[in-house]
Amino acid sequence: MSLRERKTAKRKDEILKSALSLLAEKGYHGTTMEDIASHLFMTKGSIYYYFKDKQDLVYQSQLKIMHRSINNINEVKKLDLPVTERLEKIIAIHIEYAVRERAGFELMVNPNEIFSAEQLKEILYLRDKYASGYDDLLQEGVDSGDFSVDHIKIVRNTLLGAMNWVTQWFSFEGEMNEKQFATIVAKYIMRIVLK
Amino acid sequence: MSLRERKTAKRKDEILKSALSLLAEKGYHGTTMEDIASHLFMTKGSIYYYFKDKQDLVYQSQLKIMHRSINNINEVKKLDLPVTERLEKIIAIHIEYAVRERAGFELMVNPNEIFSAEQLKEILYLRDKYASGYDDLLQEGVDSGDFSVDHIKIVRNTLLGAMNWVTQWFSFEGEMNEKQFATIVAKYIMRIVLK
Amino acid sequence: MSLRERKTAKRKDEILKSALSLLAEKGYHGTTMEDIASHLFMTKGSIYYYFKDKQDLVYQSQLKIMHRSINNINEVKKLDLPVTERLEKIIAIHIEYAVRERAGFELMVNPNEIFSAEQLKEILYLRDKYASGYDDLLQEGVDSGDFSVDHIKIVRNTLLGAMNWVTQWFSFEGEMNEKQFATIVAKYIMRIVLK
Amino acid sequence: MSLRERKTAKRKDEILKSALSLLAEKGYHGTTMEDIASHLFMTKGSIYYYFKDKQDLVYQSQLKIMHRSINNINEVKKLDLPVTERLEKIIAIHIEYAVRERAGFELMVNPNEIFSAEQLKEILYLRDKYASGYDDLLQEGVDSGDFSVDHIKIVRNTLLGAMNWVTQWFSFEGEMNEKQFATIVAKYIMRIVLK
DNA sequence: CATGAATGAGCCTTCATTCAT
DNA sequence: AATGAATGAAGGCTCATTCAT
Repeated sequence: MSLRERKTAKRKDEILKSALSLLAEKGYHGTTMEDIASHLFMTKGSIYYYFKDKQDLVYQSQLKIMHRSINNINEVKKLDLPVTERLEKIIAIHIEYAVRERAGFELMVNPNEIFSAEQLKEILYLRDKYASGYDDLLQEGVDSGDFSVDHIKIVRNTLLGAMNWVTQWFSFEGEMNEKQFATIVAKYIMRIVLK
Repeated sequence: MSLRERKTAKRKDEILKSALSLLAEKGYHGTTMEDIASHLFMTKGSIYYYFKDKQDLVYQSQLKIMHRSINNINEVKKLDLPVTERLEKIIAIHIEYAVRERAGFELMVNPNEIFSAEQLKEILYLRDKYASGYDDLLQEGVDSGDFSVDHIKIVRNTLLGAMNWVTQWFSFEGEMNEKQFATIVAKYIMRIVLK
Repeated sequence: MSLRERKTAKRKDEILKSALSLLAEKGYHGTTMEDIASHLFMTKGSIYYYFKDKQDLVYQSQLKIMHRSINNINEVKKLDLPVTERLEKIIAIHIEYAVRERAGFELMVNPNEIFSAEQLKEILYLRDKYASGYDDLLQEGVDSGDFSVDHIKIVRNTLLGAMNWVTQWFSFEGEMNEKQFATIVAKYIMRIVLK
Repeated sequence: MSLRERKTAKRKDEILKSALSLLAEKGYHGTTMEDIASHLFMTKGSIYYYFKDKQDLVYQSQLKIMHRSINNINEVKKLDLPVTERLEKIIAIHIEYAVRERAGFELMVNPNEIFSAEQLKEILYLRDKYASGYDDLLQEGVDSGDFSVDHIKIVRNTLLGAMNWVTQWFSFEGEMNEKQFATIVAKYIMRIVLK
């Protein structure tokens, strides 16, 4: 990658990060291109040098977040730890990330209305991939006798709900930092699956 | 109340119900007055006969849902049942209601951006009232030795997250009806607090 | 005229009077049917029993005012007084009426945009009739040697401007009543024509 | 000021000028943003690049006209001429300007309904400043024995009425140009104050 | 006669998007 | 690469008007 290309890639990433936080805060329709641009001291027009349109920008911001999440879960799955600890770890990471980046993972309610069919397919594929990371861990825990779960998908979604929702109520004002917070919440969420 | 008045009240209620479901699905900015109207085979203009503006409509729809929720929790709290059963019951009711009405309870991300100061005050007051209904039950369970909870507020929000999120993933296609579904999810969520 | 007819006529007149004052204050586009109705504790719909539409209502309100004005000037013209006194009298009457009824005589700027061709024709005809009342007096004064006026139409319009404008600045707060006020202003305006 | 900035300023001024003429003709409510835009072969949306909203546009157009008027009167007041000539001159300038720009000076009936409190304050302040320019000249003329005026404010408003009203009836069709017209009308208006 | 309710056209405003420079 | 300027589509809201009761 040339210097120029690297510079462009870096700029793109900055935009995505900024967009992510704004999107989480105000939703798709509530976030304007102007918002995203001015947040980075750019002009609206410049954004279009990096992204085809708003849909594209939001799509890529989703991809970014999901790839990172999938990476996270894959990393953790590989660790040589009891399944209980691995699940708790990934839950804590998810929460910490959500809170720090202020990015509601799937807060983009009803992606059907936003994305093109093709984009939607990829998004749903990645969501599923991420979700099945949890499913695998849950199944493993059930098999090992550590977890008591009869409805893997229901439980997985319940876990994700409890995790994703934190962006709605976590406040930095408290005496806790994000890491401590994530650890505590993860502990409670784990109870859902533990025997 | 005269016949006319009752009819008007009913119409208002229909609009609120329709709005609620659309708002939960597409968010504040994603839901247009046109959407709400055409969903009821009305015209945009008619809505303004019943509500001052969009803000007012959304505000009242929030009030409606929150009053009903607060009623629900108060009813259940009065029941002569062990605290464990009472909490589980209210969780199940919340979920069933959320799923049936397709209304995300607090899905209005960042109400600060939507409501007036005065409206916001009332909304937050009611939110708090509903939340403290859970807090009371949690405290009671802790005192009675049934629950093991060290961070009441964190746990309460975690519960609410798991509950509210169901609107994002529950699908009627499954073989379960809403009641069965709610019962199952409530059981899992209860594990967060049980000793 | 039957009792019913007289009642209807009276109601029509009340509406016209109320409309006149609102129109003078807020202009054609600034005055809504709702304004006019609620000012009389009626509902919008009722107005349509008495008038075909807003245009008609405003048209008739203009006719009313202009007929009355033309009557006034004709009455005064007939009086057995020197032309100077007759002109001063009609000017004072115009001003007093304008101020009391809060009706800007021709404040309906650009009637072309409001009225139909036919209505416009009548309006302009009456305006002209009223104006030529002044022209006659001016000519008479010139002939009698009382007035010194070389441009009758220009002077007539200048007079009317000074008169009509009073609705913009007369305030009841002052220590004068409308009659005294009209008398004083008329005196000054008369200087425009006096030798 | 850069070229760009000058261009922008010029564009803004064009819009103001166009708006002024339309507002004088059709009033605030009767003039649409579409009107103003299409008059300049622009689109509605473009106007919003230069002005925050309609209120802002109209407010600035008023400021423009009033600042210019106040400048005019101040210039004339400084001239080394008898007070009679100075007053006649400013009246003629006012009329000529009103007619040429087709801008009714204070034709914005009831500004209270249009402007914000803050805007209103400034507008009224400037109105007053302009008016007191006339008051000063009137007082000076009284003191010098040239004018015969017992009610300065009433006379000032009467003068302004006669002047402002010209936009309602001056027609280019005549054989006179604006300058000649203004001179003649000013002469007649002067009679109001002359001894 | 009066009114509650509904409608649709029109206006103000926002915003994603484009494009010349 | 960046930006100032312009555009057009869409959304919120108002209001004249209609009509069944």
